[in-house]
Amino acid sequence: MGRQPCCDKVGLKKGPWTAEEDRKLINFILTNGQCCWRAVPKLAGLLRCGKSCRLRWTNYLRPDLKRGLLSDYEEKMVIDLHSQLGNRWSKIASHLPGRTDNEIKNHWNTHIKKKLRKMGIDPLTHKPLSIVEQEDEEPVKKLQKIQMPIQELVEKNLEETTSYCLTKDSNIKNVSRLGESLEDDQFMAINLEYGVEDVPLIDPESLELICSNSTMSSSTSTSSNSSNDSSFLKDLHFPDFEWSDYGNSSNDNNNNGVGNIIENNMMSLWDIDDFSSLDLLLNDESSSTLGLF
DNA sequence: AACAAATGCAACCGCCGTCAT
DNA sequence: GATGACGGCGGTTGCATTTGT
Repeated sequence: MGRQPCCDKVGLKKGPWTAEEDRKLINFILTNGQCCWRAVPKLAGLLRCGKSCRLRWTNYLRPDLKRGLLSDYEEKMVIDLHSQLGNRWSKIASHLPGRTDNEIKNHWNTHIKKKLRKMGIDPLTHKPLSIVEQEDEEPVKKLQKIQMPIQELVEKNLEETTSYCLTKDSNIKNVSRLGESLEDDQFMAINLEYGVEDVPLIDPESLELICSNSTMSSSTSTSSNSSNDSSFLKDLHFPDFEWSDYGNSSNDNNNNGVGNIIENNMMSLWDIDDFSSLDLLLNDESSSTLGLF
């Protein structure tokens, strides 16, 4: 005899969440905290399965979430972590406060993959595409063949984008915009030597990725639904919570992004149990900031 | 202006390890 | 120990929006 099923799957609602459902779920979590997801739908008066509630909360409603596009700094961290961890989105997300695995996964699939390909980097292996194509060759031959393409890549991207190459320090690292040549022949040998699992984690603070303002920023400056949606919660003006302006494209290029905030330890995240401010708002029916509720 | 294609993202699906029964 | 739900995860889908023709 095992546990009880999490929910009857009959009559459950699917699809996009409504503001009313969100309000019910938030109210419930505020009152009861995150406990047994199985019980949440019934107690909160929702026709959803517990799993759906958990996903909605963790991916969208949690007050400590950042909304909006990833900053350049975050994007660079994602790339670097992905080179070490692969598609372990939750692990990657754990290095980026306020970001969810789903969000990072989506961003990777829709933005970063394309950028890397444009730059001649294989997003799966983080190696130059020419290496991937010749994966079955002997390492020494690969080394001989890869140096020239990377040099060309560096020159090509010098003026317009961040360039990455393989180094002895990690799987992925920038190539200086000054176009300095690859420092030695070891970069490739090391990369071949390490598997994804073996490469030690790099301290994010030690990242030396250099990014130009053009390519990276332009692609992250597109306004989107998410930025509109983010205003849904952002507009609530939680008194104790400092909403970072990551979704504001106008700030992406002026060093007000998350990188600086993280580096300056200014990030103001809510403790998951500290909902007093949100609770106040939710219980204040007259609050004009709750128009969407 | 109308339509088609491409894009972005929230949500779902199914798998797996853990743990309650 | 066996069973089966829970919680977490990564892959995929569906649909609204944006862009191109």
